[in-house]
Amino acid sequence: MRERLHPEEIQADGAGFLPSLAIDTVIFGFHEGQLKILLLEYKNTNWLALPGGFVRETENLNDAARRVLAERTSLQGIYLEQFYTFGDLDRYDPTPLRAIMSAHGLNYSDHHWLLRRFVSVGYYALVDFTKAVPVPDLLADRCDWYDLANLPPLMQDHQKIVQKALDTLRIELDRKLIGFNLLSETFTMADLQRLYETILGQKLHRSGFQRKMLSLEILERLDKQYSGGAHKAPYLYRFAFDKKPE
Amino acid sequence: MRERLHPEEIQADGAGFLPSLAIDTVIFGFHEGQLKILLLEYKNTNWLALPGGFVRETENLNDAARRVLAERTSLQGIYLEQFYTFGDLDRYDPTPLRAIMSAHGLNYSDHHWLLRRFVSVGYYALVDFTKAVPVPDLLADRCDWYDLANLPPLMQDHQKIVQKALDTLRIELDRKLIGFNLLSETFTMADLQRLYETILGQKLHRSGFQRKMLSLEILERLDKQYSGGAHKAPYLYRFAFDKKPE
DNA sequence: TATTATTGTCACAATTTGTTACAATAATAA
DNA sequence: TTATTATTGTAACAAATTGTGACAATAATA
Repeated sequence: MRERLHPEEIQADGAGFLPSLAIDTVIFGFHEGQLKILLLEYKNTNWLALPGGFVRETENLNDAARRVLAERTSLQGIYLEQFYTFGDLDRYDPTPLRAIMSAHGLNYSDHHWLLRRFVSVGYYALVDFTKAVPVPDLLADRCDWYDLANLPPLMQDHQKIVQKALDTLRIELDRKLIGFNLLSETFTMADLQRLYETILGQKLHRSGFQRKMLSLEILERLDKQYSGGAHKAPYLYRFAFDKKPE
Repeated sequence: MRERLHPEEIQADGAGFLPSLAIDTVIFGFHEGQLKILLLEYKNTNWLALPGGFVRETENLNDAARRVLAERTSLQGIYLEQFYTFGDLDRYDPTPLRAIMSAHGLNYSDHHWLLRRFVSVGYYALVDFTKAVPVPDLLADRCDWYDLANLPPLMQDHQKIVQKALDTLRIELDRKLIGFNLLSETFTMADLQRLYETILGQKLHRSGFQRKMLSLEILERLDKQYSGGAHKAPYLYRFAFDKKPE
């Protein structure tokens, strides 16, 4: 169970965290043929933002990202990759954050640590949509899935971060274990193909796709079969971690 | 001409720079069949380190990397890519740096900003070995090329950073304009092949390699030919920036 | 029991990659 | 001057991979 933080903790001057450095996570899910990401909605504003956080002084950078991911999804052991570090000056605009904090009744000077410039390390995570339980952070009142294909405007440079995450996802799709981590434990070949098509934004040939996936030798075919359609029942597959480690 | 910094500047408490954040650059060159990287050797110690630096408060992260690269090589407009951000706790070991500063007659408490924990953004650069003019930084007395195949021990986690840079280089070799940026303005197909073989650590077939490179349509064949060997003179090629932008 | 949609797999074509072969040629040796 | 040598540019063919369509199998529905 996650422990809710209290606004007082924001008032501390960043003690215990590395200054200047933040983490932003693009948390991908897949549901009903749509790629989705988790976004936070801030109280009394229209601002939407990527789940983020800061790095504790006694914490590895990658562990901080895992912590942020776990706090927002209630999930452990999720596929997580660092993909880029964003450090442009023009990403530093305290206006939205000041508005959000103001909506919480918090008014700080521009020297407050949260209103200073941050360099942000971007991570993307791949989660089973059906397993994640979105949890807002202490400044947000909602944490929900949004269709990647129809994103609302995001805070700061978060749109750019999402785009870069998606670019990375496409490039690494056939080099890493990306597809399988977005589906449930078992899935059909058609499920997998729909996912690949959605990520790549293009149709793939069914026959060649099946041949390619099976040739990777990381899929375990299960005896039992899905049923429910007016047609031949497809095999179910499970991703076999042990068969071909990355 | 680069302006030499004075040790007094180190004594300032990091004012003007983002705290906690550093940059390390793996600067690759290629000469006589060997991949090389630039290393700094610190005065009165045996420590070798990657060229690095810090990010000014009014400077883009990527610009800071470009600045570090320009300061060490005297070159502008070089191929430079961010590849990973290193933030493990165990990379923070002030012992070597304290020894180096002590060798300069500088003795600081553990609270000095240079002795605190840093998260470091890694960049790799590809430079024309014959054009770079290595320049030491203010704590080093030498800046020289070292064979990647025969590296001496490096400071902190710099060995790991180099390895990750090389891994990235290999993965991106046929996806980005990597090879061409390590050679002189003009080169033969054999030059290019030797470079690819060195980066990948394996032999390639001459015929297939030539066919592949020409099919990329980013090489411009020059009329004039190299001469000097007891055999047919090879064409010279030039990388054509405009033909197929990335 | 026939119809329908989808599945698993095969077969063949098209393309790409791996490999060998061979003529061309610039320097050197005879 | 001519033969030798090493390397180059390219063609030719083989092997492997990928693209594409076809077809029988089959689970629900009509």
